[in-house]
Amino acid sequence: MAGKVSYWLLKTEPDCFSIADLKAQPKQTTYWDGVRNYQARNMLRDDIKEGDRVLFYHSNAKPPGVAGTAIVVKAGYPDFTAFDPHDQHYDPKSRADEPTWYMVDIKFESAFPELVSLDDMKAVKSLAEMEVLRRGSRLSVQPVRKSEFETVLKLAEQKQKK
DNA sequence: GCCAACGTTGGC
DNA sequence: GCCAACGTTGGC
Repeated sequence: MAGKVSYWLLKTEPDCFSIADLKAQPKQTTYWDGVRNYQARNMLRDDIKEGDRVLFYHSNAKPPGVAGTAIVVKAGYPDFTAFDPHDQHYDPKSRADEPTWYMVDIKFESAFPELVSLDDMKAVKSLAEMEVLRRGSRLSVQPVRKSEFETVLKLAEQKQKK
């Protein structure tokens, strides 16, 4: 049964993990680990489903913006990196029998020929409500409206033509 | 590198 | 349970 597709924005620092890195993964798939924020955790655990679409956002980049898209291939499951004392994202409070943190698996879908920058998005009125455009927005997992997702794809196409 | 915004921590 | 201090995020 195919449920309703939802749309999300996932932030990553490209110096750490970029759209090119995702594309280079075995099966072009990775687990989205290291989210240590409860609001984001709730979405990873409860709301993000297989088949959902993802805007892949490069933060702390020059310039920041959406670099491509991905598809969720596995819904929320415990983030096992929290259990590993040697892992950068280790959290002793999260136990295997009662995990605090969750993650999903995503698969590469597309890399935009040209980044749809934050400035590009700010210039579009119909994107004004997007969480990522909010001043001080720090959530690394954000819900996106279908219309917003499609508008960003359209912007990517338009940039390609220019 | 600066700093505003925000989440978390910990003393009380 | 308040709130000041602190750490982190992320655009600029």
